[in-house]
Amino acid sequence: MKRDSRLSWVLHALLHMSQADRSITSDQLAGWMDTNPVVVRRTMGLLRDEGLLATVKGPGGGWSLACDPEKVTLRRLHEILGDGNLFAIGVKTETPSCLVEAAVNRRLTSAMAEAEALLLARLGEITLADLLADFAGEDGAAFATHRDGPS
Amino acid sequence: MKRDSRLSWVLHALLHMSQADRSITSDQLAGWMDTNPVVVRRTMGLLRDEGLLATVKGPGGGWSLACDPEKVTLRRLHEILGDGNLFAIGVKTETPSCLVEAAVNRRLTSAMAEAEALLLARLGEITLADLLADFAGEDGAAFATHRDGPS
DNA sequence: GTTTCATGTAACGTCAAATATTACGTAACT
DNA sequence: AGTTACGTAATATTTGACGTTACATGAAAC
Repeated sequence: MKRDSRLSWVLHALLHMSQADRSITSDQLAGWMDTNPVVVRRTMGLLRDEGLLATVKGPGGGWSLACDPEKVTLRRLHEILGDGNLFAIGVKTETPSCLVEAAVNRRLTSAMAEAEALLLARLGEITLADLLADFAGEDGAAFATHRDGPS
Repeated sequence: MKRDSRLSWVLHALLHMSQADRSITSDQLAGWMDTNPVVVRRTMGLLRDEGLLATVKGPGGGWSLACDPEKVTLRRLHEILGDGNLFAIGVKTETPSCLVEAAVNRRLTSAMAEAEALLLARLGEITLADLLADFAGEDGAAFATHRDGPS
């Protein structure tokens, strides 16, 4: 399975945006995130629809943060992105007629549910502000890694 | 992405096999698991290579359990199957040059590692025998769900 | 010993989900 | 008007899981 990496690069984008003093275009972000501008608009549009980002059309327009980094958890972002399956493994039949298979499914889904709950809880404990703090003090180096990065 | 369901149906197969008094062919298993005989051989071959199953060629041959259900955990099976990625989400870049992205990756992979550890721990607590016990008493009903099941 | 049953395995085909791309529409600034 | 930028539908590409075909090998039955 191809892993869904949207949460990963959206976070990356949000952090850079939170430090920029002006809005950033989809093209710029696509360059930094090594993806396509349309993908950026499509994905970040989900966050805009939730009021976390603001977009402005036309020259000088682009994307900017419209939320308090202290108040946005990774869990919230994960849920907005709507990643369906958190796991790459799963049961073969959702509602099996065989009782043996049903017993297997109960055990597997129960274990996976526990792990999922833990992961969501951890993601719920981490805010954008926490991530910003993670590299506080090395901002210069951080931005030097993207050509044409925010001044 | 398509979720890897091998652990799920291999368990299903092992449970049925553990109750059969004779070996079972790949064709039979493929019928019950709703898959292809070659897939059965490919997948269960991994377990045979680890000594958990025995195969016999020729008429009357097939697959049979060669291990103690008390001693085989779901974790062991998961590891033998070698499912690479447990999660359907992941970081975009494994070794990023951007420090911001690296900070994101650290947080994400750390949270995922915790969840993975929990899931593996849970799978390590469950044996084939536990699964067999789950439906003890309803054996007849269990087997009735597969036509031509073990007598 | 050859026919039949069954596994072993390489090679290739199919399918679904994530991502990428193309194309065109709309709004805003100059 | 022309340029910049987002909005979005439609389509293509990619990747990994799974399925299928084909053929080889070994064991039993006759």
